[in-house]
Amino acid sequence: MGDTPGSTGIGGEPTLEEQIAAYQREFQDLDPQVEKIVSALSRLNRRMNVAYGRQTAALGISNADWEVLKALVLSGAPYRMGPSELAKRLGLTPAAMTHRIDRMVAEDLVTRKRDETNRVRVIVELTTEGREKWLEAMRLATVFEEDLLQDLSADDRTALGDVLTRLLRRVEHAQPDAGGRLTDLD
Amino acid sequence: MGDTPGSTGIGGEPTLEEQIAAYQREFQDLDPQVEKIVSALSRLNRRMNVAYGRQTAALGISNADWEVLKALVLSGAPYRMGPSELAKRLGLTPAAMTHRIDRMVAEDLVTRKRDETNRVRVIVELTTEGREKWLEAMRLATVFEEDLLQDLSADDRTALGDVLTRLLRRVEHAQPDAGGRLTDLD
DNA sequence: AAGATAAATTTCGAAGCTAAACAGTACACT
DNA sequence: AGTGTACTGTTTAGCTTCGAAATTTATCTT
Repeated sequence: MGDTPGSTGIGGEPTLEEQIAAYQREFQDLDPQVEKIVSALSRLNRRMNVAYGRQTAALGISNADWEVLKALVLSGAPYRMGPSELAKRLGLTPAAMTHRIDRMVAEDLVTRKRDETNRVRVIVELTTEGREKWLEAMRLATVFEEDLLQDLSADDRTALGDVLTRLLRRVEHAQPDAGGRLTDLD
Repeated sequence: MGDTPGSTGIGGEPTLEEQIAAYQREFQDLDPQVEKIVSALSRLNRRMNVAYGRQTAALGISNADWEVLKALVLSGAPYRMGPSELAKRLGLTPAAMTHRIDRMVAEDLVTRKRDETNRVRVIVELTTEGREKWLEAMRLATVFEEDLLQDLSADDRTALGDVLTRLLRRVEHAQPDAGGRLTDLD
């Protein structure tokens, strides 16, 4: 089960090899090869999330903020979305999204205004400051990512990208989309 | 920056290719190859976390519970640890760990007793029910993991495992251990 | 016009965390 | 022995964020 759910492993964390050995002791039918991949994936992602978290924190925004900024930028051009759309996208309730937008408006990352063409709706729009924060975060991230992959040749990279997308397709197919909010950082 | 921090992307999530294209539009100097790897890693991990979360939920335990169970099992043999040790390992304060242990004692996943050889300390010990829950979770996880990797040959698997551990070594070296609790699931 | 439907917000409460103060114990040093 | 110091774990108080349910406002249907 790799690292399976929970754990941050910051203190006296065992090495990957130690951990796999321990799992094998405690759980007989464990494929070490599979476990190695899964555990490495988990650990890698945790370290990446920590790094990203530091970067956004350095920019003075929370991970929650980041999620919203990203969704808005990905929506393209005028960078506008409705709260319920955002809520669905991020996997939380409209109520929670209202609260989150409140905070982000206060931080001047987004604006909120009624949609005059359909006054039931609300338009959340990225501010220039919000967009700037996103850009800064991207700049920091690319540095980190290039650093992370520095040992891999171009061929290694394409190979890795292909394998990962293959796995991704598999898991997305198995688990179409059914939402579940699990405190992800992705 | 891949998905960088936050996001769950459950609703009308763009495909990986769409997302990379969008990022390139919004952020000129982006290496698509790097982005593909990083985004795939992020998405893959999110899906895995969702899957693991469902499994533990099906067993009636929370992700918080899971973290503690895992640490205790990894500690080996008598499955005992002190609260502060656990707190360090999981990256939270001793106070938070006290609360968490309270809950887990109520759920009969662990026991708490004073260490009579050194009455300052407290011993948190896995119950048989706690161990059983861990085993069940492992069983569920191995099924999922084998399913995830079904398209990969044995050679693919060793290659992937090697590349991932290489990346992991890189990031662990760069970011030795400095703790940061970022709501990870690993 | 009257409901039905939908979007967003408000209110209330729960979960989980941290910081700070506190209590109990062990150990070192005189 | 006695005292100071350090450390462990718990308690308390407060904060942040989220969810559920009720509420408001606007639109659509018939």
